[in-house]
Amino acid sequence: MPELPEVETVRPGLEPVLVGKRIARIEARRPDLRFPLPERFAARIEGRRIEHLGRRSKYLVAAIEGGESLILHLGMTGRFTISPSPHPSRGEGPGEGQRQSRADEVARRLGEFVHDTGGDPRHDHVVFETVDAKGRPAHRITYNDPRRFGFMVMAEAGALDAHALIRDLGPEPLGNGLDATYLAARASGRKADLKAFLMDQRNVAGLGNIYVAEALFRAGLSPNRASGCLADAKGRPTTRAERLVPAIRDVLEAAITAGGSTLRDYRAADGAPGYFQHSFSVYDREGEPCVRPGCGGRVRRIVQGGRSTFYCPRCQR
DNA sequence: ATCATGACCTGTTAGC
DNA sequence: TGCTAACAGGTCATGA
Repeated sequence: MPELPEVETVRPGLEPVLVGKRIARIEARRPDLRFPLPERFAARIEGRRIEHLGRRSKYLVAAIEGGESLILHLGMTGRFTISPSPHPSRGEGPGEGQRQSRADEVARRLGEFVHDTGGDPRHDHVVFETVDAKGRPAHRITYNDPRRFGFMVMAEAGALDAHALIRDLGPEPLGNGLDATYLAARASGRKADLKAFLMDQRNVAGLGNIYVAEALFRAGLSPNRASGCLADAKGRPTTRAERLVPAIRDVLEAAITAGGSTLRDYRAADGAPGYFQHSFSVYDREGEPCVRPGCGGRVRRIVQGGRSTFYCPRCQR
């Protein structure tokens, strides 16, 4: 489900209730998601602080006190729900709790949402319980994932970048590593189509079915075209590559600003839906008119690699 | 090396 | 109304 913008929306939602907090307890309600949960999962994290929460491609990466990292992927249907800890903190007299932490504010607001943002409780697979700096119960962070395509794995201290899931990822599209020269070098001579090329996380990290379609539309490139078209005979970038880079960046930035896309059940960690689905130019718009003024074409749906692709045959060539 | 395909799961919806 | 088939934001393993 979630592509880069959705993960990038979830991350700051979790940050205030995780970073600097201690995980008091982990309840794993089943032994596996897509993959088995880590060996001694709870024992490796319980009692430790979360020092940082970052994102790499579509992965959330939590740095655990002691050096290990917890790598989380939401798969297609994974989501986190935050709720105030069910155990009321004791001794909260006047003077205490006056100054609410940002985390408490978030959780308080969330209380209103919890009922309609949590998924089917049968699919609440992992629950993290945090405590505040004084050791009082703070929040309960629940991972819900009906299809179980998501996963949680751990990287040993100092071994995050060498982890098999991270090692081969391409550059972050919003960072400095993505430019036309890189894309051309990567695509030169390849005949896989542009759709497949951009879906491959080793080429560019973080794109998925929605944003590949939207980026190709913005770049005016057909998803069917061979990816080698991004390079000339000497492997130098073509104007197509020059157009594609800002198209990718712009669509991702716009989507992040809109809080991601909510199709079926995606929600930010605070329960808020995204709005970018209202800004789709081609995705899920089969048969509808092309949004480019004067184009007059209609969006077509084709199947590539078993997945739907949406594009305008008039302006994407 | 590169590419195409099937597999993993469950839920929702379109169509008969 | 009820059944079935197709489809869904991702990635990995396998085979050619």
